[in-house]
Parts: sequence; C-alpha cells; structure tokens
Amino acid sequence: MPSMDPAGSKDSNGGPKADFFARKQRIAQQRKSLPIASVEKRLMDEVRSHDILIIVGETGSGKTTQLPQYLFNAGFCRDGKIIGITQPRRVAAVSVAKRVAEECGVEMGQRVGYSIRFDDMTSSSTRIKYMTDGLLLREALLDKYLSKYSVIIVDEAHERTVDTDVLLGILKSVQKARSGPINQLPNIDHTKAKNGVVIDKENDSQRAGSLNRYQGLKLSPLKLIIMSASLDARGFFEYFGGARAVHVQGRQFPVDIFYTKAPETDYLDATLITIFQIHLEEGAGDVLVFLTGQEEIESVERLVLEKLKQLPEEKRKLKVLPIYSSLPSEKQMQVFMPAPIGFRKVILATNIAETSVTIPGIKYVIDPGLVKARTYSAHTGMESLVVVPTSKAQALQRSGRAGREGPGKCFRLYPEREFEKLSDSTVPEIKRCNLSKVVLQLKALGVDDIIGFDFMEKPLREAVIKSLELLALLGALTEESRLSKPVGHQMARLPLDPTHAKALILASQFNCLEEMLITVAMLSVESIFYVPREKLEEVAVDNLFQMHVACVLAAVRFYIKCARTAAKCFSSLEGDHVTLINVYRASDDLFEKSKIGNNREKAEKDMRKWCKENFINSRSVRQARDIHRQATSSFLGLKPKYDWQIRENVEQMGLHVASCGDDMLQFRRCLAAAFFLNAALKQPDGTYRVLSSGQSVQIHPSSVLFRTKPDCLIFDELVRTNHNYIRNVSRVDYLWLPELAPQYYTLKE
DNA sequence: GAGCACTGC
Repeated sequence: MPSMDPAGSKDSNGGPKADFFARKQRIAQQRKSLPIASVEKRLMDEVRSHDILIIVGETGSGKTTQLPQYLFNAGFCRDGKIIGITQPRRVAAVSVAKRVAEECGVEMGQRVGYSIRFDDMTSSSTRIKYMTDGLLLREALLDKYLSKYSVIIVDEAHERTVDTDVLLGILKSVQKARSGPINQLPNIDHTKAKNGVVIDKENDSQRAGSLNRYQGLKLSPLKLIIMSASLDARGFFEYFGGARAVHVQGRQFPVDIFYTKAPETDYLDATLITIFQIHLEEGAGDVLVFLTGQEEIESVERLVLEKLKQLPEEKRKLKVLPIYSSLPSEKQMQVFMPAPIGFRKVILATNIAETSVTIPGIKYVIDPGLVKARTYSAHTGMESLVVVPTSKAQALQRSGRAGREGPGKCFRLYPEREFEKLSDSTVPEIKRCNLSKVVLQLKALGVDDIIGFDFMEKPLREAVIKSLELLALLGALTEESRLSKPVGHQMARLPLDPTHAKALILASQFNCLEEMLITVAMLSVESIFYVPREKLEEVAVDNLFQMHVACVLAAVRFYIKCARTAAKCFSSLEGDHVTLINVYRASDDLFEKSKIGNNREKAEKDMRKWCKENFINSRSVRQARDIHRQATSSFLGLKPKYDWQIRENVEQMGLHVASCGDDMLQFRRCLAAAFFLNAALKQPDGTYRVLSSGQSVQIHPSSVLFRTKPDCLIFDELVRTNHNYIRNVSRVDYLWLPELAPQYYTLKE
C-alpha cells in the first residue's frame, strides 16, 4: 500500500523526529492489523468493476476509517474528485475524520476534512470528506448530480434514519443520471425518470445554469458503497438489485447471553436484583443498564443507593452513573471517567448508549428489552412516545456493548422464547414520523411523485397524503402539487419545519421578521427552562439532618418557587412565543456585553452562570443562538460555502428583516397567520378543541398560559403523553383566523 | 399541574 505523506515538514515545529516516526509506525501497524486490511485489494477490485457495493462489516472491522484511504490510494480522487462518507451523527463525522487525518499525517481540513452543520472543516484540497447524511442531502439541492464526488459511502445505513433512507433513494437516481450523457437530460423535461424524478429546467434558474454548464459533458459515473452491520443486509441487497456484497469480519469478543426463566412482572425490580447479583457475585468489570427514560433512570438510581446502604461497608464499592441526552454534558462526561480504585461502575443509560456513545470498561449488560420510541398517527397527525419491546437487532446491539474489550455477559430480563417473538429489525423512522419536512425536501430535489418514489421502504400512504395536504394549505404546493413560486421554493431553502419556514416568510409582511427569526430558533431546541433535579435533592439532603421533615418540604417548595419567579421575569401574558423572545434577548444582551473586554470563553462561562441562576438550560440557549445565526465556522478565512444560513437566506429571498419593536400585536397576528392550522378554542370545562381536527387537548403545564387559559390560542406542537398536550402556545383573537387565513376559515353567521 | 428515546439541516 503506498504510504501517505505527512503534512508538509512538521519536524521543525512538531517535536523530535524520532517520536514522529515511532507514532507513524505504530499507526501503520494498527492499520495493518485491522480485519479489513486483508481484503483491501479485493475491495478495490470490486469497486472498480461494480458501481454499487454493499459492505457488511461488524464493529471493529475498521471499515469507516480505512475504506476511504484505500480508495484515495487507488486513485479515486484523480481530477480533484472527492470521496464522501456520510454518518448519521455529527460527533461520529468529526471524530472519525480526526482519526483519519491523524492516520494520514495531514492537518484537519486539508486532504481529510469534515462538514457538519455549523462546522465546516474542508478546503479546496479536501479529498476525503466525512459529513452527516442530512448535510449531503442539502448539497444535493445545490448540485443535483453531486458532481464533485467520485465515490459516496453511506455508513451505518442499517440505522435507517429518515435522512439515510431519503439519501439512498436520491443517490440511486443520481447514479442513474450520471451514467448517461448529461446533454440529454434537460430535453426530457417533465418526463418521469424511472425513480419518479423529474428534471425540470424551469424549476430553478440556478439549477438550469448548472445544467447548461454540463451540456455535452459526460459525468464520470458515481460509485456507491453502502455499509451496514450484518443483521439486515438483505434489505439493501434487494433494494440495489442484487448488488455485490462483501462481508468483513468484525473484532468483537464473545458475549454470553442469559435469559430469565419466566417473564418479569416488575422489570425495574428485576433490574435492581440483577445489578446486585453482578456486583456481589461476578468478577471485575463495569455494568451497563438500558432503561427507557430519565424518570426511570432517576428512580433506579435512588433504589440502588438505598439498597447499597443496607450492605456491609466493604461491599458498598459501587458507583452509579446516569446518562441520557438531556443531562448536562459535564455530567455525561462522568461515565467516561474511571471509577475510584476498587469500585465498580453501574451506568444507567437510555438508548443513547446503544449507538451514540461508547463507554469503555463495560463487561456486563442488563437489558430489560424495552425502549421508548416515537410513533406517529397519520390519522390524527399526532406524535407520541410509547414504551415498546426492542427488536432483535437492537437486543444484539445492546449485548454487543459487553464485548468491546474482552468477553462479556448480557442479562436479558425476559425468557428466550420472548426473544424469538421480537421483530428482526426496528421499524425505520420514515414509517413512524411526520413527513412534511421530507416531502418538501423531496419536492425541492425534483421528485414530483412522492408516493411513487423508490424508497427502500415506503412510508405510509396516509402519512404522505397528510403531509401533501399540510404543504398545500401552507401554500407551498400548486394545484398540480408542484413547489409553488416563490413560497414553496423559499420554504424548501430553509432548514426548518415547514410551518416555521412559512412563519418567517409571513413575518416579512408583518414587519416582525427579527422576532420570528428568534422564535423559530427557540422553538427548534429542547425545552428552555430547566429545574435541575439534583438541586432539589441537594436542598433535601442538606436539610435532612438539621430540620424537621416539614422544613425540608418548605425548602423544596421555596426552591421551586425561586425557579418559577425566575421564569416570571421573562414570561409574557401574550404567550410562550413572546416569553421565548424575552429569554433569548436577555441572554444575548448578557453574552454580547460579557464579550466586550473578555475573551469568548469567559463570556461563555458568564453565560452558563446566568443560565443556572435563571433556571435556563444553557445548552438549549446556545443551540438556539447557533440556529439563529446559523453561523458556520469559517475555516482558513474561507467564507461559508453553503448558502442555507437562515438569516442570509431570508435576506437573499428579498424578505424584509425588520423588528416590530414593542408592537407584539403584529407579531401575534403573524403567528395566527402562520399557525392557523394549530388554532384551538377554549371549551366550558377548561380544555381546548383544535379547530382543524376537532381533537380535545390541554395546555401543557410548562406554558405561561397554563393558568390564564385564553379563549383562543395557537400552538406550536401537539404531543400525546398522559394527555393530549399542546406546547408553546400564544393568545390570539378568534376573529383574526378568518381574516388572516380566509382560505381555511370562513365566518359563519 | 408535567416530564423529554435518539438524531439531523
């Protein structure tokens, strides 16, 4: 294998030469010992002779880091072409790119780079580019042939995220288009290609321009490589018409699986018992427990700590650590730290530990066999979170977590016959989510017939129809169900929920686009207000030894009151949307002021402190600021290369960025105009009825209007948990609806 | 008077 050169001559400033070569040698050795290294030649032969290749590789095969390097060395980047590798997650794209840059001995962003939302580390010399699959989809909007790529590798395809599924369909048709002469394509205007893709040269002047550029040219064919874990390779094989498949060995230690004899009536109790059985009877090694959510994790944590107290001193060396996505990152990091000497770690995790994070030192896995999953009812248009049994694939993924570093054990808290009854793989996300975003995106990519589109697995027909109806009502589609001009095209350009995109477009006419930009950014992130539970417990524990129980309760109540008072500083009687704007502006003021005379880190620190004092989730506010600015880090002084910055986009569209100042009436009227499908009227019993669907709903208790209960309101989302709750609501005037959405509401006398 | 699996542009 030809070796890759280190970046420039680093010896003058990169430390002693000997170190450098020792490290280089070590990396070369590691690379050679990976299972995939033995099939390099065969893989390259397969890629040369076939346009589609499926690689089935288990964990530890080295496919993600090695394959792009093999392709580069085999000459697939000649003529400045790029090898693109997609990942479902941002962190994976970044960390793998870093690893590969190191292996190649190049600086990040040179030959090897990555590109994710808000962070683009690529340059004109980048040839191996890691990115999220969603980002490649956005690129396809700008260049429908993805002409700068010679090879596209879709990694972790078995996870079947919505973006992966859409991408597979698009890549299939891009490949078909690139294998024929380009100059023919514009002539087949309005005729349907096999995949339901219509090349519409009038669609977009920019795209027509790019087509003209290609006229008479023949693009090089696109090589497609799909990489998947072993279990569900058959689906890919069938979807790609019996494409070549290569199996690459993984490097995984054996894991013994144990089942219970009978079904457990109380799986949390069974979990607790199993934790202590392992702790008291098994050899050294940490334990990973899969639970369904934050609440369950917190209660198991409490139970373990209680039970631990009953053990003799020398047997109490157990450290319990929770991990779930909404846990602050400092707390998440604790699971990666080694336990104190002589201690065993028990990690209580959601399915974040299935794929997103890999925790070292795990030897035992406890799997009650349940997962909280999102479901979508096309009939009601409602999403809900329900606890369901895992699939076999998920159970395997979970048990595999015990065999990363050595042989392990997995305790499934259900009988073996129950395992046999589980479905083979998890239902792909595209079959259980709201499709309005996907449909808008496909329309923008030139896919006219959504139902006829060649999905690997078709979404439910009713769900597609529901989305088409919604988009039509928002004015994004014409009567022929094509993207409307300009609204549909404008909406598709914005990386937002269709309703939020529409709200921005309308806000330009209502002179409140400044406010709406902040609002959609805040609505796009997790809950802003956050009462850290451990704070409550701190109060309780601190006082437990000094005070009467009643005093403890009083202290807790006082604490909750503080949180509420803090929230009140920002709360507005107009509703949650204005409240969110108030929070954003207050945090932004603080951040900007703190930045003057301070470095960025100090400003970030001040910000976190301020958030904590005000019971605000600092990560959410930060995310909202990123979305609002949609700031892409400019690498090497280059300008951001993508044109989907929200603010820049709305300006380019000719929308008028103005503030309504204190005139929140205008702002609320704009909300009514955009969210008219989400309007609800108060019923005599204090609940609400959604005007468009007739559903009975309640205001979520986190809303500032929970007590006020105005007669008429609009809401951002409707989620079913214990009740049908509407979240993020604002007061509107009933009469605005027929005035601002006459296409939908007519005044009945 | 509740609760939020996990991603992504």
